[in-house]
Amino acid sequence: MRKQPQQKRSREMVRALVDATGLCIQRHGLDDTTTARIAEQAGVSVGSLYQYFGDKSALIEALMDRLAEDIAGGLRRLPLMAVNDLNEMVHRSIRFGFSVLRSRDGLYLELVRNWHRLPTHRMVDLLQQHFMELSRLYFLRHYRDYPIENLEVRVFIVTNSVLFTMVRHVSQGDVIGEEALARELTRMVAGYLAEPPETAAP
Amino acid sequence: MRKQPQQKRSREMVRALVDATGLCIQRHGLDDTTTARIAEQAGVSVGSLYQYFGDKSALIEALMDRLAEDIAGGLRRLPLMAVNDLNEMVHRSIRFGFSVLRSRDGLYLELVRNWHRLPTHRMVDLLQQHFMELSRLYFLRHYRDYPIENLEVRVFIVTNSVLFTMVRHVSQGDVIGEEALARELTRMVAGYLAEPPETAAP
DNA sequence: CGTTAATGCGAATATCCATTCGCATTCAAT
DNA sequence: ATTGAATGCGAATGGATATTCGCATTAACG
Repeated sequence: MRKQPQQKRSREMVRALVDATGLCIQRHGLDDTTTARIAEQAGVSVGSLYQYFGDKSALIEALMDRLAEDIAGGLRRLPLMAVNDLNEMVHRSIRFGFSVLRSRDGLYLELVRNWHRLPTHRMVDLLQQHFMELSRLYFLRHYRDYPIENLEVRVFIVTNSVLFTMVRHVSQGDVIGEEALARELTRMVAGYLAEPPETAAP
Repeated sequence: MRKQPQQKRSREMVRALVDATGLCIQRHGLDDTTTARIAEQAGVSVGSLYQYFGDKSALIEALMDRLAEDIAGGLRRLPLMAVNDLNEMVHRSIRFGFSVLRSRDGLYLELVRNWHRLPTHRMVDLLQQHFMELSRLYFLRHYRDYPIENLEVRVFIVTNSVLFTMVRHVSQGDVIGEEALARELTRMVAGYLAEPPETAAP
């Protein structure tokens, strides 16, 4: 941020600008989200925008940061540790994922469609991190006997598989139905996570 | 295509332009692939480009079409039907996928990084279709006894999972190692595909 | 050859947007 | 109320790039 807003008026403007960025992206798509439009939507002028954000991408990063915190919060709020059945735990996580993706009137969908030219990596990495942590705890508690060996790899695969299958599903006509998809995804993931480390023939 | 090339000279030019488009994307990235650069690379002028391609995106679509045919061809050339072990079959497919992604000096990587603003859907759908067809044949031949119920859903999940896990892996530093990733992906996919339709408790 | 249609050229044009800058307005402290 | 700092403005600027158009060159055919 180029300058710290000191007065109440300007703090509100910064807030309004980030809000407006989200709104514009959601309503007009990332391509048509211009500085002019953002400013107009926020009810301020373009010039003011540049008082507090070095450039347009700084604005978008601010938006992404806010969203990332949102997701992390929601994830933490799910009481997943208490769920004994692995299948059920995975299923709940996946359903949470779908609900996030559909929230905010398509904002997430538009962001996801444009993941590569956004600081999405930050967000994906963050999610991955959270899932990693969560999995570690979960397996420590529920699978004391044979702790999964290559949890890192497995969580990497599972997170990406689920994320992008969901994305593909949502960003095109859902020919399959969310219910079935969630169920089958859960079966694949839970089945894989529960597999013993190596299948070395005796 | 705006006009059909009638003379040999112009047919070669069209070819050269598509080649040049691929080269530019691969060398300079999609963002810096300008009509000027493409024309220069092809050794023709910008004006000539517009003789045969309505606009820049038409050129890129032509490139994508060519690549799609390439992949389809390679896929057909793999003798997967003969492989009895499901695990092995999946593993070979995945390794083929990696090899495609790495081929053409990073062209595919650049395209993949920018999938959303390209007619990539065409390509992904095509791939999915091919895998669907392939799976149907494979399971018909090898699993006569209980044919997989919801093959559509499973193939959808599996294709997307594998594709995008590979993409994520390749488009960032591979902290994991391709070998391990291919092995684990295979385990997840083969395990899931071989699962019986429903796990209704007796 | 000579004529016509096809092809090729690339400087000039058109468009779109991020970013700036000089001036106007509002705030806060005295 | 006065004043200096903070904030706000938005027309003007600049840069990038897709696309066009009038003229030059080349192929095809008699």
